Amino acid sequence: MGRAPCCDKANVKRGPWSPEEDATLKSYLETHRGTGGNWIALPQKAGLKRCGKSCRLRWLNYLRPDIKHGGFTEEEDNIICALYSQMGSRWSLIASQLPGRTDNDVKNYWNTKLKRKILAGKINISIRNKSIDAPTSIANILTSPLLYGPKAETESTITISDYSLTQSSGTLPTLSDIGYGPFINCTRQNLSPDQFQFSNFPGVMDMSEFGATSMNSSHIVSPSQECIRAFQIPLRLLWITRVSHCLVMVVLRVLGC
DNA sequence: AATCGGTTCAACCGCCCTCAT
DNA sequence: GATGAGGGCGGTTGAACCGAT
Repeated sequence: MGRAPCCDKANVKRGPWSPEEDATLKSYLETHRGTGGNWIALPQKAGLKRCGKSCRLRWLNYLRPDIKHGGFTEEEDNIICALYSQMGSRWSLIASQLPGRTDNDVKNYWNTKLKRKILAGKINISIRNKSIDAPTSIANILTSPLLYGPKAETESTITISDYSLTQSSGTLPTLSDIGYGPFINCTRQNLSPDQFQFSNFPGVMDMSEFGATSMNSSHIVSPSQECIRAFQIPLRLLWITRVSHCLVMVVLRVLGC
């Protein structure tokens, strides 16, 4: 036996919200600076014949002032694909990495458009210049407590630079710089070039095989820029492998495998 | 103009989790 | 520890919309 319903369904209005109801709810929440900690009691206080949960949903998904509707960018597509490949349908978590997007929006977008785009081969998770247009998203990913462990120490020092896959000089973008897929908890810390540090590489490789100096079980520090360059080819290969893996995972999930 | 099938997306349902008692 | 209320979330539904015929 399930739990009792949160409201008397016979006496609450259902279906689409009218502009008047929207205005009432918005006005109440703005006047009282929130729900007062209780959505269930809100409809009665606000004079709405709606279920408290319905009010909550309407506010969170539609009336909130910082909501964006539609117009998903390619960048957002990529982030959604990558996160979906990694964590599946954790829509609220995925939405939390996309400022102004709601879980419902992301879910609908995925189910109606993105899935098809992927199957049609129109989506390609790629790196390009300024691949991270939303540094805060990456910071959020890195510090997301549920999936990525404790708050990353590097949160305030994440630096975003211009990278491209064909970049021939300078340091290799780490997988976290790309910000996609299984690599997003591989952090590049804001250290000087000769202290380039990788941390928490997700289990697939022993960096020491590339000549790195092991600092401890979870950190590897290359002592020089030369060492960093030594990482470039294997890391690029790894990156390409991982991106391919990521895409395959997305497709498999889409196909329900 | 009418019908039909596909798409979109707001809203609902029901379960799980957390927290207060 | 048990219980119940409220919040949060993912899955699903169905009305509205749109383009094709």
